[in-house]
Amino acid sequence: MQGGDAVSDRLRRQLPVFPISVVMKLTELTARQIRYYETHDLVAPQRTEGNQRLFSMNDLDRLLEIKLLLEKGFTIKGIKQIMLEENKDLSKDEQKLRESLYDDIFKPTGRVPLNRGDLSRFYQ
DNA sequence: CTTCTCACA
DNA sequence: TGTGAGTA
Repeated sequence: MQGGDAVSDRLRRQLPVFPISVVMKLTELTARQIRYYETHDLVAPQRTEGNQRLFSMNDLDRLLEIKLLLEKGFTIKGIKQIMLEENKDLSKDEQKLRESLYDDIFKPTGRVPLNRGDLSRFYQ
């Protein structure tokens, strides 16, 4: 095995390995929801030769985050923006800023999620 | 299992 | 935002 370093970990997490049935169980999402998110460009699983979806660990994490954010009251569009911004390379200062910003948004909502309207002001 | 559409909460 | 049903 030549694995074990950070590089091969990243590569491993991109390997398309999970069929939709497995993803359904791991995420508690329906197949329809998963496809729905795909049509809205929130995830982009690979396909087998038979055109069946194969999800990577990264896809799985993404779906779990989508699920979380939707529960927090974000819209599909908002989540799309958030994930685009997450992909940007952030300076460490920006990361800290973002972290505290997210804390402000999420920590008080452990019990009471923000309303759709509250967040759509920021993420239309 | 895939695609797409319509109609409806 | 998400579904059920019907289609091919």
